[in-house]
Amino acid sequence: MSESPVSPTARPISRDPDATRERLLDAAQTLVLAQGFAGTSVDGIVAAAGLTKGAFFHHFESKHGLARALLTRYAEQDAAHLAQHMAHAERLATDPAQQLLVFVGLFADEMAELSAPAAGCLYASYAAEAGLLDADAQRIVRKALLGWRTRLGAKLDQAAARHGLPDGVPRAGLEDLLLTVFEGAFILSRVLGEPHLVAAQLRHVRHYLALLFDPPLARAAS
Amino acid sequence: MSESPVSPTARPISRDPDATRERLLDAAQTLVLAQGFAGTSVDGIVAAAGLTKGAFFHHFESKHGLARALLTRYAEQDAAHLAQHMAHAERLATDPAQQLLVFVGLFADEMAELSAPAAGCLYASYAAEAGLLDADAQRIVRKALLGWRTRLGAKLDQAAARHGLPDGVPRAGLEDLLLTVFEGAFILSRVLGEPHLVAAQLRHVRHYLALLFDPPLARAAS
Amino acid sequence: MSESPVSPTARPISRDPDATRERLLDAAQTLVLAQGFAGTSVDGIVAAAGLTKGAFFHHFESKHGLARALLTRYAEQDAAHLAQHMAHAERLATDPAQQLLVFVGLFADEMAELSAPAAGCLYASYAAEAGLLDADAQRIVRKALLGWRTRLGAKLDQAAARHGLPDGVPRAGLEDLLLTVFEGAFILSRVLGEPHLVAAQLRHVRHYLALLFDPPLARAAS
Amino acid sequence: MSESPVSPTARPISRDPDATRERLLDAAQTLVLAQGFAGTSVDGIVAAAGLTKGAFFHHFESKHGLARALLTRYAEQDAAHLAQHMAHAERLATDPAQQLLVFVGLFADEMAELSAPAAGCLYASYAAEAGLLDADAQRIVRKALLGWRTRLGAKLDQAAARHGLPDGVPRAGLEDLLLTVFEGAFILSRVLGEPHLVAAQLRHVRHYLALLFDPPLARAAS
DNA sequence: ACAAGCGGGACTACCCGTTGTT
DNA sequence: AACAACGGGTAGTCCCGCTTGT
Repeated sequence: MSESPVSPTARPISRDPDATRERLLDAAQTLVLAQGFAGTSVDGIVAAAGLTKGAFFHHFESKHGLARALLTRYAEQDAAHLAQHMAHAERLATDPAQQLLVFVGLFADEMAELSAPAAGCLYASYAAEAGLLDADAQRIVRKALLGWRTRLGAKLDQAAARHGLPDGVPRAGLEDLLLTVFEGAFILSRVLGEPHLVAAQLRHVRHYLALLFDPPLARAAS
Repeated sequence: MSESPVSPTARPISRDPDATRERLLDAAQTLVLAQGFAGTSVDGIVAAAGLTKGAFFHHFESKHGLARALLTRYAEQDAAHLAQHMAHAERLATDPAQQLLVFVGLFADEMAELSAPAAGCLYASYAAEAGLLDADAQRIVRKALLGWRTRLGAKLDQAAARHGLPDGVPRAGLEDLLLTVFEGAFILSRVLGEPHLVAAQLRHVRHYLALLFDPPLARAAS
Repeated sequence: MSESPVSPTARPISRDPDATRERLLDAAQTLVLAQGFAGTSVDGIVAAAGLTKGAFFHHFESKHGLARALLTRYAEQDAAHLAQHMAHAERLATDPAQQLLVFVGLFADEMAELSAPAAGCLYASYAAEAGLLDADAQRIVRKALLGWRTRLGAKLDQAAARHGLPDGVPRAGLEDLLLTVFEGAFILSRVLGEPHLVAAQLRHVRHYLALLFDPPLARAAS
Repeated sequence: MSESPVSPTARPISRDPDATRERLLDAAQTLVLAQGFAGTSVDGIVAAAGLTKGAFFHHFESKHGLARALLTRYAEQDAAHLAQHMAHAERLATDPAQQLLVFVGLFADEMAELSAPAAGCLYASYAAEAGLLDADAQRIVRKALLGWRTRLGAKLDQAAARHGLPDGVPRAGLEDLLLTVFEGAFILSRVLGEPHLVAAQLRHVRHYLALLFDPPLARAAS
């Protein structure tokens, strides 16, 4: 206390707290997708965002708080993305089975346009370090995955009600298949450096659904 | 750490270097699958293995060296696992398409017996922190994934040569589907806490293959 | 800190600057007595006072400034307390020696009513971290202690002039004894959790003074 | 992980862990007595000890662990100090009351030789920041204070059994008076910069005891 | 082969103080 | 007068890996 510290040369600061927060989240997301959560330092995040640690800990109570905010934002964007494609599919087709095929196709087309492997999925990042994060984070991711299951399950039920499912088709778990393939394909795509791998895998999902609901459909749809 | 230092003449517990190395790898694998690589400390690994850092750095030149050894061992075990199930399938069936279905079924049955979600896959752990690890690690994982592609690709070619594939079936990427679903299903299974999810997803893969090679096959096989 | 930012139009709660300053000092005093000066953060003070740092640095130029203000206010209150009890004693008795005994007795009675150990004394807090604080703080505390010495020394001189002191009685330092016992008893009282310890020790001081000035007095006074 | 950190230039290190630990404790004690616990940084301690933080956290699990070790060592030395003076007094005198006077006198003589104010007492440092430290620390200090009470209480009982106490003498709390005055006098001594203040206050304690047990004794003893 | 003391650096979290705004 | 965003630095903690010793 007896030594008086030199007064810091506080420069003028951006006066848009929401934008600052978003910049921090953007920087964090890029780094976490590339290096994982534990592998990403707060210093790295603030450097990428062009800010300081003071700003970081003003906006997030801790690094875990950032993780929760990151997952929350990602889950919201993801749910909106899902809803958007689903709404689009429901405009393009009337039959539930057809809507499903269009829905998957929209994702496949989106992935087909990538020229580099996608950055990855935060849900997978979470899963890879689940033992490190708290129960709140788990809840956020779990709720997001269940959102896919619910939405697709409802559509599958509609389709099955209209078309029936052939005997012996395992209905159970079918609503999880798209997300499963998405997550797995992201991993293969990144490791192998093949940006089109995701689209190719999604097309198999679509083809499978086509075969299930109406074998002749499959040929026409591809 | 030692506020009450233990007796300085503590003798090493084991004098079997290979066993010590394996214990370290086992402890490391458990922790890395749960927390990721960056989230796992050398201190934590040696504590879990009941050893000290001296032992760790005697067996591995660095934490990177451990990562390479871990991935190498995992890839070897995985390749052996694949080869074992494939050999089993080739004994149980003669037709290549049937062999494929049996092969996938063996994995599904294996996964169906789990009473807790699988610990995860080191390939996914790698992918989640790829930006942190070196090129050697990437090579090991890439080679492992290509091993699946090659092995399944060959079998798919045999099956297609025998049965043909219907027009419009996207042959491309079909050899990656099993691994894709495996990786994705591990993620969903862990996040949702549903141990049987993996088996359910693999059964869809099997069903898809059955539909592709011979629609009537599908009904009998399920 | 604000993951869900509150409405930006939050109005200041109070517009009474003196009251705000007192609230800050009150909060600071409580915390400093419990945790020391270095152990008390500005953030903690403003949180306890229900204010923000902006308010703090409006009223105090720095944390050092707060320390000076805190000690100054405490010393003033303490001097007033001393003067009040001395005036009271001088009304209750006419003989200087009797006045001294009453004076100490008033403090003892005050301390006897505590049901929990006293919060402590800022002079002791200062002494415990003297190496951290600046010369101004030292001057404030020193002046406060010398105030006790001067006031009691004068009264002791009056009493000695009237009654004499027996041979061999060490007059030196006698004026410091009350404050010494006060400070020491606060410490023991807090550590041992015995609220009545302070009063018991002060009664010994009073008894000692009684024995010094007139041994027969002692029996009557207790 | 991809950037390999430069190998640290580890210099040869002292291979006497106990001596290292003592050096850390010595440095810490000096600093804590001067600046308090919260005001003393680990960096400051290791700098004063000529070591690094790696060494610090090898020997102490945390800064709180250091505090416990510091208080424990201090309490042990203090108890030994007490026992030594008591044994000395018991050799020099046979009457319990006389032993008490000698005992206090030995401490007073010790304090009289100081040419600068004593560094202070860790018990007082603890009390000044009690709200910051854990229950273990409180137990250590409490036990130390109770040791004084027990030891002096026993001797006072012996003396009272031999000599009796005059009517109206408050026996309660008498065993705490010496420690009380010690603690309080340290504080005054430091703030006022008067090294002999402690001895002067202790002599009053001795005189008080002499008056209590035998008024004529007091004149002879001084 | 393994244990342990220790160096030096990086991490998260928090500090105090300043600025612009209301 | 009081608030919130933010800068820059330091706090305690833990990290990896080197070295010496057994």
